[in-house]
Amino acid sequence: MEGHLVPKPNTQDKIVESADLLFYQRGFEHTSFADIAGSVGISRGNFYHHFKTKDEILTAVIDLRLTRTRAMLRDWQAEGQGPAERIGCFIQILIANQAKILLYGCPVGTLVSELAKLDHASQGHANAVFTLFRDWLRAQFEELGQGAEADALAMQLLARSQGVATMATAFRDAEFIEAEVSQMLDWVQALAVA
Amino acid sequence: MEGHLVPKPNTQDKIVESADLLFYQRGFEHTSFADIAGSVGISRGNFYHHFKTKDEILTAVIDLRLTRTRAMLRDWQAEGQGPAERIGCFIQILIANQAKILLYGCPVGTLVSELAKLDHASQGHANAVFTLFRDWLRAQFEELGQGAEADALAMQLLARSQGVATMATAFRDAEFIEAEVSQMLDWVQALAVA
DNA sequence: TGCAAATTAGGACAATTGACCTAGAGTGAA
DNA sequence: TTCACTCTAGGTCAATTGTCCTAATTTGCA
Repeated sequence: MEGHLVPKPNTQDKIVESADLLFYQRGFEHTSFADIAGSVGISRGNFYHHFKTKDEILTAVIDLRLTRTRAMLRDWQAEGQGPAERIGCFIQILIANQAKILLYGCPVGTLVSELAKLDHASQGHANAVFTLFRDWLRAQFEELGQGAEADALAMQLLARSQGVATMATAFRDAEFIEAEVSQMLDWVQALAVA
Repeated sequence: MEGHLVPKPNTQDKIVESADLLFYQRGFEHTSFADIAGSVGISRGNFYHHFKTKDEILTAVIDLRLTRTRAMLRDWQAEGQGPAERIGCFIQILIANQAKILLYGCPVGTLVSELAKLDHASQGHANAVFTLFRDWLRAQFEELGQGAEADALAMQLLARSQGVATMATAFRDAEFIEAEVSQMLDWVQALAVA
């Protein structure tokens, strides 16, 4: 089942890809098997061969997000910039994904919130994406010389990004995102100089 | 239908009360008629007499939240304190509702986010609760002498509260709430002195 | 008291859900 | 070619959903 050497787009991969998008746009519960099947272009019954339950799809989607997040953080680390610029990359996700955030919020925050209300077993798994960002940000703040405060600063920046995403969605306010991103970049710059 | 003079607890009120709680704890979509009926202690069919559709219940729940929020803001206003202390009341909601926030997040933010994903017609209505806080906070900041920046500061404080709620839910971290509340109170105090 | 309205209970309804099965089509190795 | 396998399509299943109906009960007023 795992030993694939084929590089062509698997049906399984296409399912996970479509589910990832739909879970983000419509939410996990409000996305049905039929929705994903229709989006992929396969029959509903075909699902059972690839995923036995909806929870298995969720697990695969979270794994995909974890993998992509790790790759993104690795790329930022490899670009040969300083820690302040790398934190800047994180902040600028809000700009890069502006249009989607205005409609659907943050993919990580909204999924974790939904799973919390569902009391879903995968909540901890989904939260690992947050932990990925948190640990990476902490390392960057440490490199900035904020040793003792590094984790607290990481949490603060994560929280502020979440808040910006939530309010931007609520008020459909793109300018708010831009203003907050600008302020956050200044804040990191000031930390770096100090 | 409207001319009630009776002060006793209406079935209608009990339905809205239970729905309010369940929508918060489980989410709007994940709460069924049967859930609310069971929680109130009435038969499912009895619903149709009070609310023709689920959306009508949602409207009533949002109206209840709007009424309660207005009353709360009015109370804060009437306590004879200064604007900085009043803003402090807002910030301290995070402490007062700590236990619930750790489990279910912010009632306003999570509902607005869910309705955004559902592309639900009541999204604007739900967002009015945010607007209530926003306008009230803006007035307090204006009284603090932050005329030009008052609305921006209101949005910032709202966003920060939302972010704190989201991260606290994700990491089940009560200390994070307390630390952030303390910082926010200091921030308001500094604004007041300046 | 008597009567009309409000309220309630219990069920019926079609539609949708996640889960599951079976039969056939495609594929690659022996 | 044969055979074992992966993959796919289409359909079934019980359970749940929101909606709606009808009959009985309770209530408030004349």
